[in-house]
Amino acid sequence: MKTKIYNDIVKSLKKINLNYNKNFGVEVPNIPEHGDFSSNVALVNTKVLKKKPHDIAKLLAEDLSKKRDYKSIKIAGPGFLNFKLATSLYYKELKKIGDAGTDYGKSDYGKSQKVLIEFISANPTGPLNVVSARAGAYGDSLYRIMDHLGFEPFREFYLNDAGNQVDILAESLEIRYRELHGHEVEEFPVEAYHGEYIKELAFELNTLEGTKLFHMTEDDRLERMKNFALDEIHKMQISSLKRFDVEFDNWMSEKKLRAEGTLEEALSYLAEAGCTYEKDDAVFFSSTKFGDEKDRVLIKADGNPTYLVPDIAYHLTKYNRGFNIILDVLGPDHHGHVSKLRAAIKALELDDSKLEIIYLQHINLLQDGEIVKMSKRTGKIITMDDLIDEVGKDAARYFFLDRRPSAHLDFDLELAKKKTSENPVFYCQYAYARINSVLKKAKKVKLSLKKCKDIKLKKLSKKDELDIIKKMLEFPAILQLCADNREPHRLAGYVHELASMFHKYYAKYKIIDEENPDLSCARLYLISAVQNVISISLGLMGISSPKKM
RNA sequence: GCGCCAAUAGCUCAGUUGGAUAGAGCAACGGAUUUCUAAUCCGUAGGUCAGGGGUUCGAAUCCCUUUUGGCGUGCCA
Repeated sequence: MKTKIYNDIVKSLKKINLNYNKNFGVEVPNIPEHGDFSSNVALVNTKVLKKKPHDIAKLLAEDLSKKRDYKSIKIAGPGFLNFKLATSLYYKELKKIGDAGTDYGKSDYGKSQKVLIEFISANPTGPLNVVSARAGAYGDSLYRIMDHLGFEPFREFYLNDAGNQVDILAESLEIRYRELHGHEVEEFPVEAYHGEYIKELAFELNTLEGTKLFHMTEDDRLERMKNFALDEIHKMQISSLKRFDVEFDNWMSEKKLRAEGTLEEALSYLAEAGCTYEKDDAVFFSSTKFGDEKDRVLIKADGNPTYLVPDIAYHLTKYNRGFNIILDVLGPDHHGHVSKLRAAIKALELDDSKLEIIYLQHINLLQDGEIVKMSKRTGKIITMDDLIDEVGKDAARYFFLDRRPSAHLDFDLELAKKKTSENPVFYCQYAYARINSVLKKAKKVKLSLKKCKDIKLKKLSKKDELDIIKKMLEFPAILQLCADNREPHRLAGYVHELASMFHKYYAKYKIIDEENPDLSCARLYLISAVQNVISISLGLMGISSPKKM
């Protein structure tokens, strides 16, 4: 609807031969007296046109008023244009929503934009934690929204299955394995993985292999343990993600990147660009040339690459695969790393404006109002599975999506479990279920939508009804905001508002009235559309729409 | 020290990219159920948008600065 009005204004500007700055907006005003929609077009263009805002507004209002879609166009304040839509337009648009069904909001808005969304990318050294859960909810919903808007999004998980951390994983397993066989371990190393799951893995490996592993060379044994642990943990992670309704189009393996020589390739490009040098037996990247604080090591004195090299190589593949937008969803502890990566992108003469980094802030889990303390070192963490067990997928996803990504998140475990109005996810789902129940009831009194012929939407004359239609018409614009800003939390707010409008409407009006079938049919049509929009919204957040609660 | 992120109602947070009188939810109190689901609705309150300065028709929003908090600043990943 905003787009329609925007386009109408542009047409009008052209018609009356005015130059214009297209950077004006169409909005829903906070104050209802200001109309259904308002635009600041006259204010924004004062300078360009060297005219008073009020005069510009007047010219536009006169021309636009000729259209039948607007009931009135008023000039207000310093020069705002306030539009009141003709009610006939509401009905026309409501009909479109009904016709579109589950496709409502779909468009080619993001046409031919290939978007890579890399998210979670947790080390394959343990179960996924709540930070990964937040990243999962975020990345997956962004994917769904972009998909709905005609982008070509692609979900990817970067699997760090090579390097130092993975060696430590193998060593941790080795220690637990030895313990099973009665070997004394003086002290479990601080840097090793302490979680109980390592013990469980050792136990499984033991049932599989017994003492056979002791007859291998140490290198072979560690290799076997590494692969075993990686496989098992990978499976664990996939199964947690599945419970959370998060899927990936690709798992990009670091091991594979190494095996395919991508690292060498990246290094040689950097060398060709004259951005590397040797010092103290190590190879450095002169990243200071590209705005970094200091030069970074690429190859350590021991001959091994630092983590930076595979990461550069990985991003090189992102560019080579032709993505227009490259999104990295990272934890807040990674921002020190990005300056180096960006420097490398520039050194390789790639367009670094394509690369966007999104930082998700930390999460505090609250139990009885207290922060639940977690420590990776001691293995005392709450996993994604724990969270799903505790509050359920729907509540978890809603809570993660309800806040903007850059904000710290206090996750109240008790609140998420509550099945009362305090809990917003139930509030939204309940609206859906309630509508379902009304529709069912309608069938019983032979008023089902299917039997309504020639639905007279004109019967929807109450302000509350027009407001609900208007709200639904905002939906496509909300999705665009979510996608453009990479902020799916706007959708959570939207669906809550729509649910609230429905609950209020339900309490105030009788939807089924056997004495008045025309009105009933129109209202059924309306709430059915509301149900549809709620369901699409929840679906885009990865939240279910239960028919009954 | 330097860099990044934040600071809005008692609490948790929005705030449509610079718009008109800054909004929700929760918590508190009172009320509504012969009903299409009360997991709901109706009513009552709260603000120096952390402080200061600047930019302009107009600032919670942009710039500078101070304060407070979180994180980063490895030949770890």
